[in-house]
Amino acid sequence: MCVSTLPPMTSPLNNLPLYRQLADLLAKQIEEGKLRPGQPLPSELHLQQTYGVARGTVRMAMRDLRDRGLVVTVHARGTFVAEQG
Amino acid sequence: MCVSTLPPMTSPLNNLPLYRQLADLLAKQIEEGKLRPGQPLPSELHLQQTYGVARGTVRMAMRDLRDRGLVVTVHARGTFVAEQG
Amino acid sequence: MCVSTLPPMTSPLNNLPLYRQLADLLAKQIEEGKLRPGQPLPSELHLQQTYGVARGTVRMAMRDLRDRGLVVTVHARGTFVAEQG
Amino acid sequence: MCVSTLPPMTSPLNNLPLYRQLADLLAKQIEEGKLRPGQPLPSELHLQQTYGVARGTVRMAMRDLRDRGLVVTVHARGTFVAEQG
DNA sequence: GTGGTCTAGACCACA
DNA sequence: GTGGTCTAGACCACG
Repeated sequence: MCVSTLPPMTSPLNNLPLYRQLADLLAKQIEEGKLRPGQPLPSELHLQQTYGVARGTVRMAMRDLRDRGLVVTVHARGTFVAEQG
Repeated sequence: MCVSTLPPMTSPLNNLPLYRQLADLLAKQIEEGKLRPGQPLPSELHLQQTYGVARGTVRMAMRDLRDRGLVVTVHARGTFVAEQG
Repeated sequence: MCVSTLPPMTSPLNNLPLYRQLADLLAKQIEEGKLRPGQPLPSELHLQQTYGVARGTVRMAMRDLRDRGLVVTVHARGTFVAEQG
Repeated sequence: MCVSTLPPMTSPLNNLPLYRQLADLLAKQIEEGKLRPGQPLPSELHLQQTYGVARGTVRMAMRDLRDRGLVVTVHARGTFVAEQG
């Protein structure tokens, strides 16, 4: 309901779409090692609730991360940090 | 194709731009209480079709009303009559 | 976590599987006219929460009702009481 | 509203999602030369109405075609058959 | 109980 | 008047 629980954006470069902001936030966690290869990301439902966005927005972020090669998605299992991350 | 199907205006103010005529028309409905605080305005598409104007015209009218403080727009939800109407 | 919160069943038929109990309960509501032809059933999520059952249970109950010809399911729209109910 | 104006599927292999069926249909037209390089595809709105699907479905089909390298999309202009098609 | 597909329809950015 | 983003919430396939 709130537009975002995403960290306040202080940079002027943040006119990015919400899904991109979410993707970047998760990408950062992967690159920093907070999410490690093989480890599952939070579920789509969890991400929706955590960040207060719609599921479609979460899915767009996931697709973004897949396109960057950072994660792999397994149907009915979850989305995981890519091994060669 | 965007010739005004706006209700005939008998006032001499018709030299105003279309978007302004539309904004004034909606403002009048708000001020008269036909559209009440918290209530959604008709969608952009509906306004286009009802008044036979182009989408940009509707958007300019909405911007006008926002600037006057008469309505608030919520992304992906709609435009609503402001509470302090 | 899926222990039945279904309304207390006083009948001896409680040895039936949960999904069957739920299907019977909904079938009864249809036959009694509490749910009328063309009317949507509660959503899968609502039924899960209302009766404290898992999603698969709800889906099995829906399948059961479809097999009995009591409801029709329309993709992405919902499940509705069949017209010849 | 009808599920599809897509040609009746006689093959048993057609358990494909709707967006994929639409993408394949357009891909076929491109490969057969009915849509030529540089030429615009029908607009998303037109495709929605022609095939009776939701916009999201059309957009998924467009993404599919972009991923296959068959089309390129230009914001606010349209989607065009790729030149090296 | 996850991700996958689909509907319906809103406003936005751009030309 | 196009494509882009976003909401909300439905049912489906799979494990």
